[in-house]
Amino acid sequence: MADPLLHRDNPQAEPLVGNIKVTRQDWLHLALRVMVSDGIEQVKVMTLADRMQVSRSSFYWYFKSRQALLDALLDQWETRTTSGMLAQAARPAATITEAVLQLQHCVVNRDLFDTPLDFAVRDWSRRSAPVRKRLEQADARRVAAIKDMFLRHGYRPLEAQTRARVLYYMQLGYDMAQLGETLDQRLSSVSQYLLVFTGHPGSAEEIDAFAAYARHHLG
Amino acid sequence: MADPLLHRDNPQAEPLVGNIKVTRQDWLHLALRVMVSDGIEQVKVMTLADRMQVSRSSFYWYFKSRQALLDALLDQWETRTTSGMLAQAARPAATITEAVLQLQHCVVNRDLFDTPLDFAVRDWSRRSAPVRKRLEQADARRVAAIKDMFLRHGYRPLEAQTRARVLYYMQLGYDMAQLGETLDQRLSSVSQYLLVFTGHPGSAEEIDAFAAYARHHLG
DNA sequence: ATAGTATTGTACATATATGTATAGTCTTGG
DNA sequence: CCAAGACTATACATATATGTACAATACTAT
Repeated sequence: MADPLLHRDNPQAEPLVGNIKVTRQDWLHLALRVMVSDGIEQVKVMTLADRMQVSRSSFYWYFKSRQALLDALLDQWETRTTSGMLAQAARPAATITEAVLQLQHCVVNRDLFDTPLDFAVRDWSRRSAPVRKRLEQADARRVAAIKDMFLRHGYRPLEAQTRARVLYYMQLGYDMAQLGETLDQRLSSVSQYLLVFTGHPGSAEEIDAFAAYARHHLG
Repeated sequence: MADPLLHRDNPQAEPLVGNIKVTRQDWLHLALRVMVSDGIEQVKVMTLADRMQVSRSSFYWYFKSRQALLDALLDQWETRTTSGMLAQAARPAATITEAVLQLQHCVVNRDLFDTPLDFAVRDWSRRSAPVRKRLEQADARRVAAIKDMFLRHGYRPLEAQTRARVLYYMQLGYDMAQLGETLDQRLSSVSQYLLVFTGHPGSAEEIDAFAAYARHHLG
């Protein structure tokens, strides 16, 4: 990663013209990080400005208010989580096991699905009714997309719905446990999981392809 | 439940003598509720006092500071979660399946293990290093107690450790998913779970006994 | 009655945070 | 040079919260 926090510190980014120190994206990016690590309550204009070493008043150049920043945070969350998952669920696949493994790319590739961010918003939702509503809609959309995936592979509506819920919610729980399993431990039980999730163990080729993908993104 | 919030509102509680309006337990109890529903950041002396309709300054009769209240909250958490789980894990049982089902009493009986409270502290721990440390110790103690349970039933150390982790962390994830399953749905898969957790499906008598216990506490 | 316990109300000091307003500064493109 | 954009510093108003200090109660047990 070696992800430079601020645009101005990133040598690869185009140089900032004028008297620009930070961008709107920098505010968003830092707010996102603070929300993930410390919770939404700690996303404060004052402390963000301090950490970027810019004045607090410059915040209001980019955002109308703190609430506008929080709203923008939720939009970022949608694109960094739901969008990627819906795309993976919609990808064509020869078998249901291949389809499930493509969906599991979300678990190992943060560009497709930002799990820590999703958990931070899940936290936030416990304290904010509007956020809770939006999260419930996101959960529903995700499960619906996975259900469609099962439907395309010939599962009946009721079974598709059940399998979609099991697949989605079990993954949620697994991530929260933060079980300190190594990648190899996790990969060794892929076939077992496929059997539970789809009723089929998956082919050696499919599993190998997934293992390669996972190693590339996590190893 | 019909749980009166304040001691003074509870007709069954012994009447408060002197000029007592609320007790130390009332402060703790409300703080606990606020923490579970709104997060630890919302546990504020001011708002607690407002909600109990007592003066803010009277808080300092019972607690040295807000921090002292938070510390007391953590002690409450230990007794309402870890204590009950350790007790259940230590209970003698004829078979490992009976032992696991006794442990599962924690899931259906809030007097043994307060799951929402445990999740609230898990939230809090993400933002506080001392709390995180204490939670990690609690997780370790709980897993160790479950491991001992497996050891007592003849499992080898490594397998006992693994099974303890799976049992503990899978339950964690399941609770978080807040899957809207009915009690009957959950009870119908008890034997499946036992097989996964112990390698044995459990006897009909054991499962019936658990079902009766669960229905008594949740039904 | 009076000592002890619990409580209120008020004042004060301090800290943190949001948001508005405004005058001024720095940098670059035209 | 100058306009525009991004930013700073400061002041101010307001809100929320913690904590201290203290005088004034209100019960009730002895």
